[in-house]
Amino acid sequence: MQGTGSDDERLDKAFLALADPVRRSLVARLSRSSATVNELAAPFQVSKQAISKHIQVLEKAGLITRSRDGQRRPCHLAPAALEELTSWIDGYRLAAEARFRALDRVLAATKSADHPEHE
Amino acid sequence: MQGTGSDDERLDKAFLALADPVRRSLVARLSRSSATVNELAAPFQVSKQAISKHIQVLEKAGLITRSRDGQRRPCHLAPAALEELTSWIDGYRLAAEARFRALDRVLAATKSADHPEHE
DNA sequence: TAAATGGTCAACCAACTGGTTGATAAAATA
DNA sequence: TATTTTATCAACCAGTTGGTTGACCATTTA
Repeated sequence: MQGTGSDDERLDKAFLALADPVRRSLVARLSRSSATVNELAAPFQVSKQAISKHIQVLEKAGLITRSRDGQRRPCHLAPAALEELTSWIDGYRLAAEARFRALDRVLAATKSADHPEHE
Repeated sequence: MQGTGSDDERLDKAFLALADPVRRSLVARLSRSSATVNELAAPFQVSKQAISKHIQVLEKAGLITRSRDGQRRPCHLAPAALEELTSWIDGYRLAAEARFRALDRVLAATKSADHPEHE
């Protein structure tokens, strides 16, 4: 349900893409509206080439798509790719939380056996 | 509500920690139960030292915690840290999706003005 | 056509990553 | 005490990352 490469490769690229404050800022900006490279580069101190590289990292990770508008190459956020990441994380987070809740219940049961509250 | 460092630094470390298939496997394994370094290293071909390094990356990212049990140092998943990541992603994902839905409504309205279905 | 604008390519560099091996610390066990 | 088990530290290496500058392509505009 996505571009080329194994699941692992896509997750590698996507998580790596988000492991940089500049690229996270680009994602945040693009969540408000699509934008060109120049527009995206404006708020940053680094060169336009550096932003162009960041954009390529995001694109290869599938987190953004690009279109053509004359000489401009607008960038658009790809929410489905973000959703893949939260799904991956949540699968394991929810499993761990369920396990901890089960442990809490056992501890509570043990404690109420030591110090019964009724009976 | 978390260890040292700015939000950016913590997100950097956490996303970078997940941008590696070995470390994601460790997270998956730890979502089932806590485990020691030896237990975590067993399924992999790489050296125990390499796994120890991966564990340190996860720990510095706040994704796992460690305890003492004699000479063992069991690792435990930290679901709250995972939740921080999904929250970050979902904030921007949901904003973008809402924007796209709004655009869809506009397009639908335009189309029904061109080709009115009733009246 | 000439010039300006939007964006990328290529080469280079310092810093970091993930892996290795060997030595070592620290706790359990003989 | 001597040995084994668990885990980490230190040094090193090849490959990658994020940044730079300068040249270049492609499109719009004068």
